[in-house]
Amino acid sequence: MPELPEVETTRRGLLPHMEGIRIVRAVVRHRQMRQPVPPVLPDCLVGLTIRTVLRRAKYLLIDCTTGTLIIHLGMSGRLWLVNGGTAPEKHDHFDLHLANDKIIRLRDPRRFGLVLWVTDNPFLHPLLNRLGPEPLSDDFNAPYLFRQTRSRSSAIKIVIMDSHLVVGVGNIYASEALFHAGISPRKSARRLSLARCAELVQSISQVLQQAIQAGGSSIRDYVNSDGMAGNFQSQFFVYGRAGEPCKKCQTPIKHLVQGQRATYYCPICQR
DNA sequence: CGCCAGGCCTGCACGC
DNA sequence: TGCGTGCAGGCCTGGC
Repeated sequence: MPELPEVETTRRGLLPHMEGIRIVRAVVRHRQMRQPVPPVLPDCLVGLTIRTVLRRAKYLLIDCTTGTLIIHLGMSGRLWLVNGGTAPEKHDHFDLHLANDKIIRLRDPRRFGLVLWVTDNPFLHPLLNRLGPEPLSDDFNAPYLFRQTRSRSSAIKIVIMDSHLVVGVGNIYASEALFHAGISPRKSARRLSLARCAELVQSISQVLQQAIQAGGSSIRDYVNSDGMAGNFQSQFFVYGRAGEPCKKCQTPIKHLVQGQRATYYCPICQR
């Protein structure tokens, strides 16, 4: 499911239903995730008040009075709001019951997701403390990308998906951003000029912001916090469009595999 | 049946 | 030697 726009859409949708609300009950139905759900959960959550919900990379940080619940949605996770009393289904592994009679429910068939509880600064957690800058922040800029790519001989598509360089650029938006920047996904990262780094930074930022505005992309099962699908998939220029005409030049879109992931690009518009 | 899927960590091999 | 980099594998289920 989720890349940064989908996680951010989820966060924004959930926030008004969670901010300042007390947790009255929490349920763990399946502990085997990317890491085991820690034994202190769910009991440590009962009675806590949610201060706010933050996002770092694709991690959701539910900031509570005595600690932070960290949730990652992996490949197939979704977190959404259901009314109290709604029965859980097969892959509904985790519930937060709130004092407003809402349930925040995590469903994740593949269980590549994550539920953690930390009582100190969540940004210092080993999974978070070595992450690169947020792609929508000023810290992700052309000089930074230029500097960081000088020693990287691998393909630029692989490099922008490295969360230690920049977070939140997943497989869909990597292809889309490279298309809009006119850069071949196969181009060696170290061979990008500063000017092209600037174009790429701009494209990444723009495509992510547009996807957030459209409520994320739904290509299999993503839904937002209200259970509604996103719309951005209709604005894809290359992702999933192998063989279809390029929306700019009509040349058939090509498909290749990089780092065991599918890449889509236009062989004419991207060099 | 085999293959594919929106993520991301780990461990190994390699070269400077 | 030690570090960064590059790459394969693994975690799971479901749909085609």
